[in-house]
Amino acid sequence: MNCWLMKSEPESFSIERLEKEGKTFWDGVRNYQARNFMMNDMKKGDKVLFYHSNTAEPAVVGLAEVCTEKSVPDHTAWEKGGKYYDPKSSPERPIWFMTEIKFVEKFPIPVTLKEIKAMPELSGMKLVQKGQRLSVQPVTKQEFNIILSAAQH
DNA sequence: GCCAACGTTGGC
DNA sequence: GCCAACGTTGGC
Repeated sequence: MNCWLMKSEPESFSIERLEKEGKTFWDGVRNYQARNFMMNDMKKGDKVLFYHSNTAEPAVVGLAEVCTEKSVPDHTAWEKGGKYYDPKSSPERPIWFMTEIKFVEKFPIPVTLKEIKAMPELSGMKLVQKGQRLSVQPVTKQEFNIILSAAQH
């Protein structure tokens, strides 16, 4: 079982919305590295730290879980005029893939980026590496557990 | 809103 | 294949 961190701008898709809807396909990823993680490495049952980015208080705000065995083509790439349209992708030869995740829990108290940066044992997280912008990134088991316990003060 | 860091595109 | 220009991400 692997652990991941997925970023979302709360304006565009928040943990509250995931809680309400229960599940969501992680569409709109247009970065090859992030896609490859979803396509090759994410497995059903993997744990996902749900992170709010580009907001007043960036933070890990909850927990989700991968609920598809396999990634599926991201059809939003075929929607002409859509936000995620990519003319290079087609139903015959899809380029972009997505997994589905389901809501597990919303942390009563989010673990803020500030706190994460303050913890030496989390200094290896990709999230805090300078210039790291991956929206889907692997997290070690240890990092995952530290975040979880930090959320349960 | 600013801007550093990064990925992608396209001319050569 | 190089690299400048451009667009995007995301913290602040």
